[in-house]
Parts: sequence; structure tokens; C-alpha cells
Amino acid sequence: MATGRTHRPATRSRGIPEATVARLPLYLRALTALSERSVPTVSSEELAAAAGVNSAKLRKDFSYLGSYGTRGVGYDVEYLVYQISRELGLTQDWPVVIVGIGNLGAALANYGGFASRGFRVAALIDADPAMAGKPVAGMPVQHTDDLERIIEEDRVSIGVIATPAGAAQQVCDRLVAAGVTSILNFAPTVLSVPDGVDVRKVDLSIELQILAFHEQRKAGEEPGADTAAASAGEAAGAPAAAAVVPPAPRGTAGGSGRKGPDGDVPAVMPA
Amino acid sequence: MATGRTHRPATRSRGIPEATVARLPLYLRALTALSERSVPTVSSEELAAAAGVNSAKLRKDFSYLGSYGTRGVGYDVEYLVYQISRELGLTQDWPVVIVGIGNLGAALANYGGFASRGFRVAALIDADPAMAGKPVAGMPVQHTDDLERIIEEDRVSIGVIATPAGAAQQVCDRLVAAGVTSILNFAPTVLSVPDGVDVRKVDLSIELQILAFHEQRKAGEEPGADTAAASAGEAAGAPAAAAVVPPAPRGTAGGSGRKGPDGDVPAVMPA
DNA sequence: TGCTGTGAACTAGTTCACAGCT
DNA sequence: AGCTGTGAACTAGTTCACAGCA
Repeated sequence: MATGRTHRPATRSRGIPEATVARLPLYLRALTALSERSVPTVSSEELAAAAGVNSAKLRKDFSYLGSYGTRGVGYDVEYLVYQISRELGLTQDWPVVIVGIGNLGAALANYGGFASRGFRVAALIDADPAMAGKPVAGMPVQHTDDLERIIEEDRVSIGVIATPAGAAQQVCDRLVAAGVTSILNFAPTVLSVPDGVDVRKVDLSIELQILAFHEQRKAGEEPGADTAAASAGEAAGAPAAAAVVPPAPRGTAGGSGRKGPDGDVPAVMPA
Repeated sequence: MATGRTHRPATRSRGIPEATVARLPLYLRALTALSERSVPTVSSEELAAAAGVNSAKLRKDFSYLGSYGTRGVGYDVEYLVYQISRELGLTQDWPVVIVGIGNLGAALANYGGFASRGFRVAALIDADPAMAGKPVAGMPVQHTDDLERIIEEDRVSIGVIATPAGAAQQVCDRLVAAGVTSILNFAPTVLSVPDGVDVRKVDLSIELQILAFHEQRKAGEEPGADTAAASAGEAAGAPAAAAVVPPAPRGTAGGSGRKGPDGDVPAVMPA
């Protein structure tokens, strides 16, 4: 997979660490806000606070892009906005298609944050014939049949999948076959794609589960000082009920057992 | 901030690495799917493939939870489902409130993946009086005025913010004051919270920006071999237009310049 | 024989602390 | 004097590779 040079501090744009790339949009947003307030310069300290990171990390991140600051002064806001935008590729126009126009797809279509960052919604696509032609976010929904034509005509390279889990892989395959090389996946499934195609995943329920994990820890540790002995009564922020699935400490072979309820296709709405 | 023991391989549940916690929901989903197909056991190799990670990582992850596998055989699916659920705290009932019932809030309210994982939507809250009482996902929307009462009565400890950026911090403050200790933030803002409150952030446009970054790299490197000189013509997968903001290689003081359009409040819909 | 569980080696990311410019 | 830029130290996360058990 072309690992490139092992690692080098990168005098210029080569090899920006992934973690840094993930933070650039954060800096960009903070800088945009400053720019709108006509603030001419910021120190790493101020900008870091606005972006919610620490200043050493921010300076290190910027050092991968080049030396855009002025010692003793700080960073020129407008200049830095441009440099980061360029680095992220936002000075170009990126047409995207959104497939699956349920609640989530509609929310995405209406999302102002795309347009203002160089992304242009080229088409909204849904498999439901009843949706076809209906306007969503001021744009008619098109049928899945036209997917390939749309991708090719508009030279779309980024696709957003907001379909139910069951449809996601199929949609993904068609997008990729038509020329899409980056996919943002909201469906709760693992997508398999050929080499050279990027997939990023946003999973609404995973984030909640991670919060629940930490929340659970808090409940157990809250009362004591730090070393955390188990609390006797009910801890302050502890949740209400408890008990959902009785353990299955080691089943024999056995049947399915549970009735298999909402199961694993919890996507937002049919496409 | 109470770093705890520096690090220990963790014979039991103490100190599960954050990266591992973030993957547990992935494993859980894959296991649930297997469970529904009544598959009794899986090898680390199979499960890893289903979850989209490599098997060494999966085994290491599971080793932090304990030794739940059988050498030569694999893992008991039902048993592992239970163990991971328990570890994540999903065997409890977690009431959550969703604040901001625009398109996104509605999508979240309708999302089946919550209910099936121990999360219960306790209330939908919106600041718009016109929304109050309207049913969304079979549940009446309640007004922001009742926020504190709802949180306290239902002992809600997890809040989801799906308001526009401008309202997010204020909503957050009220949630926290009322007793919420975990927040899932969809608004494109940095929230500041007191110690002991967890915030996780999902940002729709950040993910796209990260994709754009990689997409841009692909376009530049595709034609040539590796060192990537600028391509003369238009590269294969390159996007259409180009040119958004002309550089400002070092402005003087100057005014705001750009007209300040959609700006930085690109949230999905008013709350 | 086949698979898990895990030390050990490696790689990525973060933080410290200070040299060097303005 | 003040703030950036960055080596160096540290911490977290991943991958390797194999011992050990079923």
C-alpha cells in the first residue's frame, strides 16, 4: 500500500499525519469565526482554545504545513484560512451525491456546512419511486436508476451513503463502479471497497455506546475520592433500571433464543 | 487529571484502552448479526473480517476484557455478546434526551439503533413553541422550558444536542446544570463543560473535509509514479472547477473582506 | 492441529521545553 | 519580551510472532 517514506518531519506538505489532517477542519472553523469578526491575527494559545486543543499540538500541526506564523506575533488569520483550505482541497469545487433521502439524507441535504466549504450537492438519489421528483432542500430527488449517469456527467468523486444498512453495500458498489473514490458512510455496516477508495464512517449509535461506557465508569467511581471503592447506596448520577439480557454463561449449541427484534438494520429510513 | 496508574496490561476490566473501547461497538454489531443467524462460535479471523479490523487487533482488544475464547475453537458468540454488552454498560437502561428536533434530530429520534442497544429516548425537546406537542417518531415534542424537569424526573444522564451551533453551548449548560454528564454533540461548535462531563462530537462536514484531503492527494499522484510533479492537463479523477478564494499572502489590517455568507452556523435546522 | 492470549518490537501521536526569530 | 517552530522524551496504539492450551 505504498507506505511512502517511513517518516520525516516534512518540511513541506509531504506526509501530514492523519491525526493532524483530522484536526485541520477544526482549526479552519475557528479561524473562519475569527475572520468574520475581522480579527487580524491569533496566537497559538488563543486559537487552540477556540478549537479545543492544546497549543503545543496546534503548533506542531501547523509545522507540518510549513511556517505560516510570525514569532512574537502569531498567525495571520486570513492567510492561515487560505493555507488550510488549500491543504484540505477546499479551494476546489467538490460535487457530492447523497444516496438515501430519509430523515438523515434530508438533514444532510439541508446542511449548510457543506456548501460553505467547497462541497456542492450535485444530486439527491433515492430508490423509492414515490420520492422521485419531490423537492428536498430545493432540489428534486432522482431515482437510483440514474445513479451512474449522474456520477459520470457531473464527475462526482465523493458519495454519501445514508441508506439503510441492507442497501449500503450495493449502493457502494454502484458508486465505486461509476467512478466515486471517496465514500462517507452513515449506514451501520462495514463496507468493502477496492484499494484506492476511501471510506469514512459515521455511526450514530457507536458514539452513544462509547459514552455509555464512560458513564458507567463514572457511576461506580463517583462517591469515593479517587481510588474508588464500590459505593454502597445508589450513586448520584446512576441510571434508573438495570437488567436487560440475562447472561448466557456458556450455552450448548441451541437455537437462536432471543426473538431477533429491531436487529441490525437500524438505519434511519428506507431509501 | 488523575492519570491513574501509568499503565498496566489489565488482568481484568481496569484500564481498557480508549481505542479498544471505540471498537467494542463494532464487534458487538458483528456478533449480533452472527447471533441472529444462530452461529454458535467464531474465530478471531472471521469476526475480525466481519468487523473490518485485523485479527491480531481483535484478539488484543478481547484480551483486555478477559479470556473469553477457547483455544483451538474460537469465541462463543452469545457469551461474547453478553460480555461486551456488559462492558459497554448496555445491559442497563440509558434514558437519553434529544434537544433540537430539526431534520437531524428527527432522524435520530427515528433511529432504530438506539432502542436496540439499551438506549431509550426519554424526551424530544425543541425551543420552537410551534413544534411543541407535535409527534415525532411517535412521541410528542416538548418545549425547552421543561428541560430541567424532564432531566431530573427521568434521571437522564446522556443528552444529544442537535441544535444549530448558536444554541448549542446554552443548551449544553442547561443539560449539565440539570445533571447530564455525557453529551453527544452534533452542532458544529466546541462545547465547554466542567470536569467530569464527557463530550463526544460528530461533525458531518469535518468527515467530508478529511475525504476531500485524501481525494486531492489521489488526483495529484495518479498519473505519475510517486514523486508527483504537478500534472499538466486535467488529471483523471480530478474535480471540475477550481478557484474559490484568492490567496491573501499577508493582508494589512483591513476589513472583513468576504461577505460572510452561510458562515459558521451551518446546523441542520432551528431548534 | 488449530486457535487464543500475550510479551516484545514497532509505529503513530502527544507533550515538554527551549532555541531562535521579530 | 513574546511567541513560533521543533528536537527530544514520552505515551498510546498496532502488529508480529509464538508459547500454551484444547
